[in-house]
Amino acid sequence: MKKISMKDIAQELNTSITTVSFVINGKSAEMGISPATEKKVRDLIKKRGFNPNSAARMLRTGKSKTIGLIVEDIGNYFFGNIAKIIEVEANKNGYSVFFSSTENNDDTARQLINKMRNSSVDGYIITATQGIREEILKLKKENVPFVLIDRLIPDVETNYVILDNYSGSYNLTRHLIDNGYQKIGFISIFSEMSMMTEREKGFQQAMTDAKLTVPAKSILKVNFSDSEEKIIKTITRYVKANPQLDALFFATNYLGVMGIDALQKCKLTIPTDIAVVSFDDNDLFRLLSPSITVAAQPIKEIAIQSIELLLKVIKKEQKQSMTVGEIIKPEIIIRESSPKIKK
Amino acid sequence: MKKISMKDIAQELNTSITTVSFVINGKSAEMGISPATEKKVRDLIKKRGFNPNSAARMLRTGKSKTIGLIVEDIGNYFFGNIAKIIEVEANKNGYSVFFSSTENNDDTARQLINKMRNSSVDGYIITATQGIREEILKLKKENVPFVLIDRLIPDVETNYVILDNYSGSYNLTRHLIDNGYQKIGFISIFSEMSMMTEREKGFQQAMTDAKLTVPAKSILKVNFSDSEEKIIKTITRYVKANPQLDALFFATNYLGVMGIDALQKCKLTIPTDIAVVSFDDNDLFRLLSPSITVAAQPIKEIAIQSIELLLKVIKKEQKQSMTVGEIIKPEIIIRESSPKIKK
DNA sequence: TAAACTATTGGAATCGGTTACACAAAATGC
DNA sequence: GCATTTTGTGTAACCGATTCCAATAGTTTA
Repeated sequence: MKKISMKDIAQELNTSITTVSFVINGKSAEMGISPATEKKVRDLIKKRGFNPNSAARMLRTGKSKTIGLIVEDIGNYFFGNIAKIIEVEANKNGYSVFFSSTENNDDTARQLINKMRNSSVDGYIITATQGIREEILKLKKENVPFVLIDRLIPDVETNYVILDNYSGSYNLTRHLIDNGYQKIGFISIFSEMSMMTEREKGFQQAMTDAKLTVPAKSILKVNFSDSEEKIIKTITRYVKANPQLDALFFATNYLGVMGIDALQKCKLTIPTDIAVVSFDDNDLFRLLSPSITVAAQPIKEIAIQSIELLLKVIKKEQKQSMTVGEIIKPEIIIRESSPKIKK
Repeated sequence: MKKISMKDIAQELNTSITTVSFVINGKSAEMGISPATEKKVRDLIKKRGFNPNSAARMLRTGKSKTIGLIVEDIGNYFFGNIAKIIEVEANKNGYSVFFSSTENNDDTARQLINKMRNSSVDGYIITATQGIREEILKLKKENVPFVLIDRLIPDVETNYVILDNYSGSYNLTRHLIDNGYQKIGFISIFSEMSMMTEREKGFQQAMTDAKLTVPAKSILKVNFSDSEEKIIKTITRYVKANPQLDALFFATNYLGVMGIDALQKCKLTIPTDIAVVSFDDNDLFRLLSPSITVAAQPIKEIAIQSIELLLKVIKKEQKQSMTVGEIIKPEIIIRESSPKIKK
C-alpha cells in the first residue's frame, strides 16, 4: 500500500494541490477557499488518514518542528525529570524532542550540537559543558534559537534559565550555622562553571558573614570524571583527615550520595557524628534514614520556563539578541540530617 | 550567510552534483570516481564544512536515520539509563533518537506512536502500555521495524527484549525462603501486563515448591495511577493488618521505595522486624541503611540488546516477521535487608 | 581503422509539499 | 455596458539530495 500524498487527495477531488495545501495549513479563510471546498477536502483527508510528509514540508520551509535537548546525563534524576516535562510541553506546542547526554564531555557536546544542527532542529535547550564557548557563540552569531539551562558560559550573553546557586548555597550554609555547626566541610568538584563557583561563593560568604573561618583543608574538590569508587575513596580519606568537622556540605547530589557511602565506610553516623546537607534533591535524600537536608531545584519550574522561553525565541517574539534570563530560587528542605546541635 | 549545498560544492569544483553525491555516500569506488576527483571533493567539503541537508535526503530516500524511543517514564532511574545507552549506541550507528514518556497511559502511547510515524522514524523501541494492542498490530502489519522492551503484548508475536521476570521473582523468593522466611507478603500493582503477572507467578511457584501457602490477605495490589501518598497509606494499612508477616516482596522498585517509607511510618525496623526484597535496583536500595536485596535488571544489557535488535530489523537482516526475543536474566543482589533468620 | 569496451562524469527526473503568481468568473462601480 | 475589483482556484518554480540513463574520452580488439 503506497503512502498517500496531497496530489492523490487533490486528484480524487478534482481540485488543485494548492487548495489542499491551504486547507491543511488552516489558510482557507485567508486565501479565500469556499467553505464547501474546504469541507470536501477535510472530509477526504480524514477518510484517507492523510498526513503530510514532514520531510517535504521541512525541505520547503526549513522548519522541522523539532527541538534539541542536550543535558549532562539523561539517566540522572534531575535531568531525566527535566526532560520529561520539556517533552510534554514541547508536544503540546507541536514540537518533538531530540535528546542527548554530554556526560559533561566537551567533544561529545560539540558533536551533539553539530549533529542536531544537521538534522535541522529549530532550537536547542542546552546544559553547557565548560569547553563549548565557541559553539555557543557560533549558534548566537548565526541566530539559532537556544536557551542555556542549569549553567552559563562566563561572559557570554544568552537566554538562560538557571538556579540561583549563590543564594541557595548561602541559605543552606546559613541553616547549618543557625543550628550551631561551625566547622563545616565543603565538598565540590573541580570546575569553572558558574553553577559550581557560585555555590562555593555562597558558602564562603555565609561563613564570612557569620565570622567563621574556612581553613583550606576543609575544602575538598574531586574530579568529576573519576570513577565512583575513586571519588568515594577520596572523600573517605578527606573525612578521616578532618575529624574536627561537625558538618559536611556537598555541592551536588551525586557527591552527596557518594559522600553518604563514604561516611558509612568511616563508620560515622549522621547526624550525631557529623551533619550533612547537599545541593540538589533526589529520592534517596528524602527516604534515607536519616533523611538529608537539601537545597532543592524546582524541577518543574525550570523545565517549563526553559521550554517556554525557547518557544518564544523560536517564534521571534523574543529576539535572540534580546537575552532574557530566568533565575529560579532553590528551596531549602530541612530534614533530619542537620538538627540543632546540642552544646 | 546562506547554507551551502551540494550544488555549491559542485559548481565551485566545476564538476557535477552527481559526483559530489557519490563521494559523500562513499560510492566513489563502486561508481568509478577517480581518486583525484574524490580527493578534490572531500577537501572542499571539509573546507566549507558542508553537511547534507537531512530533509532533502529524507524526502528522497524515505529514511530519516531516526528512531523513536517510547518509554514509560524517562524520569525514572531504569528508563532514564536505558535511554542514555540507547542514545549512545544509536549515535554510533548514525541514528538520532526521539523520545517520549507514556506515563503508562494508553492514549498518550497511541498519540506518540502516530506522531513519530508522521515524522517518519525508521523504527521504534517501545515499552508497551496495556491498551495499545491495535497500534502494535498495525505497526507489524505495515512492516514498520520495532522492538518491544520490558513488557510484551499478550498473544502478539513481536521482536522483543525483556527480563525473565518469572525466574527473577522465583529466585528472589527462593532467597528469602532459604534464609528462613516463611510468611512472605507480596506487594504488586493491578496489571495484566506479562511482566507483572510473571513476577507473581514466580513468587507463587517458589512458595509452592517450598510447600508454603500464600493466604490471599498477604497479597496486596495497588493502583499504579494513585498518588504516592495514597499508595503509601494503602501499604501502611496492609502492613498493620498483617503483623504475622516476616518478609515483604515488592514487585517493582517504586513500590519498594514507597514501602520503605510505609514501614518507617509503622515504626518497623528492617530487617529485624521484617525483611524486605524488591524487584529492580536503584541507587536508594544500594545506599539505604540497611541496603535492600533486589533482583536487578541488567540495564546496559537490555539497552544494548534492544537497539542492536532494532538496527538489525531496520537493516532487514532480521525480517520483522521472523521475530526474535532476547530474555535477560535478572541478577539477585543480596544485601542487608534479608539476612538469615535466627530461629 | 572501425567497432566495442571501459572508466568517469554529467543531465535531468524525482521525492511531496509551499507559495508567488496567473487567471477566470462573479460582483461592483460609474 | 464596460472597466475594475473581488473571490476562488490552478500552474509551476522551488527546496536539496539521490539515482537512472546517457555521454564523452580514451583504450583495446577484430
